[in-house]
Amino acid sequence: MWSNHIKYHWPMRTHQLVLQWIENQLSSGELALGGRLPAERMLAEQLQVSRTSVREAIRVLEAMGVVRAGVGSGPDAGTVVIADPTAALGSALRLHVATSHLPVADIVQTRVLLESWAVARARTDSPALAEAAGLMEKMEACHDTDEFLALDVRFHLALAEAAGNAVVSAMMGSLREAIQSYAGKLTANLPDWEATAARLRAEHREILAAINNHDGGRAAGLVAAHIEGYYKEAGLDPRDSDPARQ
Amino acid sequence: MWSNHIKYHWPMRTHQLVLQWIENQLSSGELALGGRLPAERMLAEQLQVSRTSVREAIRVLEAMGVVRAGVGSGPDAGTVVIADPTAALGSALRLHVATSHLPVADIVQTRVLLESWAVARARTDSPALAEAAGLMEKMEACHDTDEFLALDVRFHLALAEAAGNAVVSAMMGSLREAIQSYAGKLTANLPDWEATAARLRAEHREILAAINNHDGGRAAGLVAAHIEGYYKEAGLDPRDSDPARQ
DNA sequence: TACTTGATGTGGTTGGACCACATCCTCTAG
DNA sequence: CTAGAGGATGTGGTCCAACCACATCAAGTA
Repeated sequence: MWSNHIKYHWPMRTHQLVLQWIENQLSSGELALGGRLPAERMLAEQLQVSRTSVREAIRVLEAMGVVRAGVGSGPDAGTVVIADPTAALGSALRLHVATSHLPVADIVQTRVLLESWAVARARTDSPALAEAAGLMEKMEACHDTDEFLALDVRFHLALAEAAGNAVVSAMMGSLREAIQSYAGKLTANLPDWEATAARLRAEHREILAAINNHDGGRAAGLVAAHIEGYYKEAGLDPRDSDPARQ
Repeated sequence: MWSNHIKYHWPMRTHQLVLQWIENQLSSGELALGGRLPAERMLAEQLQVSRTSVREAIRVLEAMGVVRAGVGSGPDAGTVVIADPTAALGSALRLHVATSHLPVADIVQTRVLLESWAVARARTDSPALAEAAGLMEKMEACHDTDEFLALDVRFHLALAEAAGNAVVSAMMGSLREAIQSYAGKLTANLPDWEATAARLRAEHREILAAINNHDGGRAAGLVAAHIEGYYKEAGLDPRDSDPARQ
């Protein structure tokens, strides 16, 4: 019933007023993707608030992946509306993992849930699926660990996108980002990387084959085993919230 | 491989430096839940930055549901660490729905996915499940539409929590928040509210019965039908991003 | 014509000032 | 000795006036 961006009974903080104004502009369509906000000084004068408050609001929107601020002049300058839900969700999840309020095990479990669903619903004619196939090809010939892992991230994101649900895709990406450092550290625990990589490649082939075979149920099971197997082999310890901290 | 909060090659903005410092404090445990950040002026001097930059960082953390800022003196004053992942995810989703980048239909579909999974995994001895049962009892006797809807929100959140996955719970809550206004407007479209309410009550009973019967698969199917049925009856139109805007 | 050079406009950062508020401490009146 | 009034202190909230770095564009110059 309540909403954290609207305080009904006590005075709204100034930057929240700016936030609400911008959100209204977005909702009404007067501010669309790719559009530019008025300059900070102009917006401040227009709304009769200080530039400080405008900047605080913009900072929040930037953290939410809604705008991007660029200095100088020209096309890349000014504050423009973008759409990067993954950034917002990822940062938020990562911070809450840092406070030990969101267990890494729950994140992995959620990733399994979302990705299983996604591959079960993947459309075989999806461009994202074609991209996944291409990435898999690259991984066949790739023997550099870091590059392999980077390709692996993009492969799984492409799989998630193949279902055509933007929310699921964004959440998958954010989960990945939130445990990025964790997964990286886990890789160092693997006893034999080459053997693991070979297994991963084989499993990727099986997953794609199941999808192209229109066997969504089998694909989902394979993906779940693929992810859980990796974390299990690397020795996931849910109690440690962030092994990669400095 | 990239991360939006770490810019490797060009100078980091000052508020991001502050953000990183605070995140490190959180990760290392020096700053825990319920703990208080140094006063803005102190932190500014300590990190050798302006108070403005400190404030921008705190504003971001506040939007992420990581801290809460309170004026005055005493226990409620100062900037203290909280843990409200739902707020962050909810605001982010809502904003991106406003930009028409996240279709409402995808949000509903994701909600079905998460909630089905949650009830399938619900533990019958979970306190959240007991709470859900209590809420259902209240709804049996409730004939006020707004109150009924409020209870319904809490009922479904309790169901989601019964699976014991904090990430899934947070995401469920945020999805709810993001389409709150949308769902409210849809309710007005219903031809016969009393009839709908009666159906919802019956379905709630069936869902809880299936869970307590340890029939997770049936519970999941019932929940999916329950949610999809509601939106279908109210006439979900995925193209309209936010019917409740001013 | 080609290049230099300033004008312009953007966000980024800083220091200082003042406000409202809530608590705590001290001093005073009873 | 107690109870209350009133200031001291410290918190975030807000605003202002500068200055910087940067990128583009236009005018002036060789």
